[in-house]
Amino acid sequence: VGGEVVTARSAPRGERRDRTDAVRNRHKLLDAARATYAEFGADASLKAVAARAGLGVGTVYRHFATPEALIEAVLADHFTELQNRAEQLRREKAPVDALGEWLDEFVTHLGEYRGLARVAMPQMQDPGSALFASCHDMRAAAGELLADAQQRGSVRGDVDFRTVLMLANAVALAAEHDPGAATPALSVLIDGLKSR
Amino acid sequence: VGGEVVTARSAPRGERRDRTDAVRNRHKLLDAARATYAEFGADASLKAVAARAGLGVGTVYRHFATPEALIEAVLADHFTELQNRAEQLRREKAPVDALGEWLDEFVTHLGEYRGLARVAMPQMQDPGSALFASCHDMRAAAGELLADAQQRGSVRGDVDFRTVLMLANAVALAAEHDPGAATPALSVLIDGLKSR
DNA sequence: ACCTGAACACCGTTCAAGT
DNA sequence: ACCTGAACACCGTTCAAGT
Repeated sequence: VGGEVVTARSAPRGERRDRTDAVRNRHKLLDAARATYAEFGADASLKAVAARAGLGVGTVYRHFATPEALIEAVLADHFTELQNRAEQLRREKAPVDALGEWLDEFVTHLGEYRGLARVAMPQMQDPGSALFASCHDMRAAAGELLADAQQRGSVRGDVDFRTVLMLANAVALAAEHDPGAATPALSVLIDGLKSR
Repeated sequence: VGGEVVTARSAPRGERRDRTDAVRNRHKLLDAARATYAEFGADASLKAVAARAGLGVGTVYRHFATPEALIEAVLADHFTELQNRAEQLRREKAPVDALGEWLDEFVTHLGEYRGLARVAMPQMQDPGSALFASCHDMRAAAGELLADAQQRGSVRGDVDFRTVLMLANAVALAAEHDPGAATPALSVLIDGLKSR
């Protein structure tokens, strides 16, 4: 990263222009991605995103080497927001209620674009993926909600957050084909977490 | 169907040969499909199935107009077996245990081929699909396990079988990326179903 | 240094020609 | 009547040429 700074400092006009263009294009691409996902679903082609952004396909591939990388970049904002929500809910509500409410919002976020839950799931479960790394802080923050509830004895101690998140992810995916199913499914999930 | 019988009866040698060849090919294709799914996953192309069967692509499309139709045909046997298992478990076990055991087996069946749960899910949830119709009897038989448990008061009365099956489907899908997660997830699911 | 888009390799599907 | 496979339309990705 240090090298880049030096390059920018000592660069001639044209090169500098390129760098700010590149930054601008990155934003253009993210906006275009959101619009394209909204219209065609999260499995839209990078070609479609390029067309929407008014840029060449090559430019998309330069900034986001794979469709997954673009998904990850778009989801980063959502993960930050969900992390904040977890911290906020921890202050405001009793642990079990906070966890239940957070899971509900998590499912809602994964439902923003058609196909998003489907596309995100494999990466969400793969510790080696960029997306997995990208949601680390969110996972940690929400994981504390579970830990709190378990310490209080209101949630059974033999489940880990990985399982909980995976089930929520699965509910989001099922809700994609049947939106009305999310609420009853989450109700069963949260009841299953509670101690007896 | 009556017309077909007449055709077969009054048909010349060549035509009859064609009909028995067609039946033979259908079986060849189903065998090839199972082998191809086992090797490449349930989202294998019809081209790959044709190659494995030693038949032209067109023949596959003649027998199974879409990839979904082929999946449906392959799953039909599984659905029959799962229906029988539901009836058997109903005789042998207490309602909640029977339901739990059946869900476990359902998840196992959907895990037979990589990608099977993913491919089957949308159709499983679409009442208009051929696959949905094809698993009607299975759904009815397993639905009685739930009804029994609810009548006994051991399972909460406010969930319908659609939600239960959807969750099991979701667990199967999640298990695809993380096989070890199926058991703890099912444990949470079944606990969530129980009355308190 | 960055961007473009034609070119490439590949996919699923169709349908004219053959048996 | 059924089967074949070349032909078609389309996809995601790369990379030589341009600015």
